[in-house]
Amino acid sequence: MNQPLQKPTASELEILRVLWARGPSTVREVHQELRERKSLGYTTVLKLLQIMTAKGTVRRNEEQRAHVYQACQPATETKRQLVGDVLQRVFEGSASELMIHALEGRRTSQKELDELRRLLDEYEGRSR
Amino acid sequence: MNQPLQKPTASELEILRVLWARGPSTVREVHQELRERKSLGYTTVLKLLQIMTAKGTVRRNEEQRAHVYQACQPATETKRQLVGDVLQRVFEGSASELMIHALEGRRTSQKELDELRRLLDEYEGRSR
DNA sequence: TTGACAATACGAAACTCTTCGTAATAGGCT
DNA sequence: AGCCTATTACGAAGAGTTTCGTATTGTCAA
Repeated sequence: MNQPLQKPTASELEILRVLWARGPSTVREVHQELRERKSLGYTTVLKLLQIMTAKGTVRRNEEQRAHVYQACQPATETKRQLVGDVLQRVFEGSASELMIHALEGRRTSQKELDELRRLLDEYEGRSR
Repeated sequence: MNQPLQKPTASELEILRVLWARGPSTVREVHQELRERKSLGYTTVLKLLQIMTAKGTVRRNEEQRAHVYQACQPATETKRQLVGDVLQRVFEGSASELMIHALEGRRTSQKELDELRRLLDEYEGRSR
């Protein structure tokens, strides 16, 4: 079964991030990458990847002995979905409310602020 | 036990939103408010509120027959925590990455864009 | 062909979340 | 006092998540 739209769980996201960064990867490769940040058994990663395959979050190529997994959706799409979820559930769709709370209680570099301003310009230019 | 810092689940958030909007409320009041948007039993809301009390998410006043619940943390604090979590887990702390995906695939009104720009000005002014 | 071993498949335990049914209780009314 | 009813307390079922141990399978080399 294949329904591409449902937000990944916390663990699934960690795996997706590795796949996004590395591109198509085997269980071993994903495991090695994740192991650097947290203790996690090989079969745990395998199982997660199997579940994600069943959900349609990733697909796998079985041509090789070690199956090669890759994300079905581009990173951008999934990220958009995740932030969109918070936007609705927490901020009732208000991007500026989201922004206020994202900036609050955390130092943001001048570089980042400039980047944010640039984004607004770009977005504004595009939408008219 | 009381550890104020842990992010609320989806259902807990819905209840918190009612408490934030209404201020201190009884189970009945919260239930009535929620019922308008989704079907949900009275005891379900009660149970959630009891669990949240145990977690230290809300506290209750038992002086009246019908206990009166209120959020322990201000809305802003919890919202900051929720967006901060996504910021870290999904965007590695990059506010501009967050913003890109929040704006993408959704029309944002000119009013909202102006508001966003105002926020940046304000934030920039404050931080220097 | 068979043994070694790397990889996958399977199943289950422990946890959390969500939901609700039923039992106990407390206050007010008669 | 005794009953009615609104309210709280308790417990449990069912779903989903996370984790891993063990069994099975596939491949290569001797």
